[in-house]
Amino acid sequence: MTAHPDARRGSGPHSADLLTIGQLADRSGLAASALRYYESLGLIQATRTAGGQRRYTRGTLRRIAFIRAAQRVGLSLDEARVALDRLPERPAPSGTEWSRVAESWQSRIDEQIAELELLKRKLSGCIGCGCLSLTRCALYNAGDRAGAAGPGARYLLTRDPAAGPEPVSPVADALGGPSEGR
Amino acid sequence: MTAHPDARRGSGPHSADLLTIGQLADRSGLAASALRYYESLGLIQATRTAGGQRRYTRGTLRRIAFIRAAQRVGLSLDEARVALDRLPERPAPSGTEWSRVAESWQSRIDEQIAELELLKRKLSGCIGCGCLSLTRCALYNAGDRAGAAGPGARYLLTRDPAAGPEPVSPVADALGGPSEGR
DNA sequence: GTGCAACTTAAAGCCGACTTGAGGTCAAGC
DNA sequence: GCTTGACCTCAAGTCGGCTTTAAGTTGCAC
Repeated sequence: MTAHPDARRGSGPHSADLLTIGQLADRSGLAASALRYYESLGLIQATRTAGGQRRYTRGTLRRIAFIRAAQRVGLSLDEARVALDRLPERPAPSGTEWSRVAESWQSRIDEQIAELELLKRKLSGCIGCGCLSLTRCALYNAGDRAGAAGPGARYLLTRDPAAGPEPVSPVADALGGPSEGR
Repeated sequence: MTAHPDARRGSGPHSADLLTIGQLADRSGLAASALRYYESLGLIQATRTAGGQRRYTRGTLRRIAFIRAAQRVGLSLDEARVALDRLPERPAPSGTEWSRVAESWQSRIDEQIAELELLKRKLSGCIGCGCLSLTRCALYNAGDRAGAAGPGARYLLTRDPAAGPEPVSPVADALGGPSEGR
């Protein structure tokens, strides 16, 4: 990135409706290197010019938006790829299909929110009051097994052991992944 | 890690109120290696036996709970260290002191929740409806920054800082229809 | 006093998501 | 046809947060 603001590649040279990697970078907000990386992971594809340069269809922007949203929801790029693979690419995903995915993400977001709210309660109940009782404090006794879950936050405080249905596998399986494992 | 459940080191041998690294590991849920790593970062300390083995006071558990909560809130270990350094260690932090910190975290948590809720709305408004309109879709045009904070949330949709008049419309045009090129 | 689990250190490895660098090629505007 | 910026590949580096490995030492029960 870091192109001069007025060097709008987006409207510049190059052919009609195929985007160069630089244009795609500008428009998606990702670095060109990231786009190549995504391609190496099979997240996006490009056709090539005779000279070997990448050209992207505009639909790629949609895929990228999807990927970024997936990350935002807490999926890894690999999980995002799996989710993308389940969407028809050729006939362009229908609203229903997007909806199905979006819906599973909703619940994932809800989980995250719930977890944060739990943490909030714990904080005011434990740290907040200064007790941090070793025998009773939820912060200690959360029973946290803390799998390496999200990218950013590796170990969770975890939810209450009594809080019902176990850790719940990631959205991946809400997306229908039969495989799973991880 | 993963000691047999009944080999409770926690109640085993060793001296009265100092914990060995194994005991601390069991009780905190962290691996011993992680505890050594934390020590190397200055997050926790230990006294040593004549033979050089670490012994921890129980207060260390509190520090660890603090650290884990900090991570959960989205702080790095380094930030956690800074926060810890601001708390008196010798006279044991008072409730007020914990509260002050906890309070700042509350708002941080609130921010994260707000962000997630925003994402949720965006998802149902954009992906959910299947539009993903490039000119209008909030997923593309979102202006939220918030840094790589959340547990699961590393990269946000969007980048685009202040930038003001936002001349660089992210992904404009194209794709007005689901059909799109090709 | 011996046996053995639990401990010690330093250095290296790993994962995810990229970025950076080196060395070279393409394509478009003049 | 030349220049120049955008592009190419492949390998290696980065960062945070740990874990693993190797080789050696401690400490407690018996």
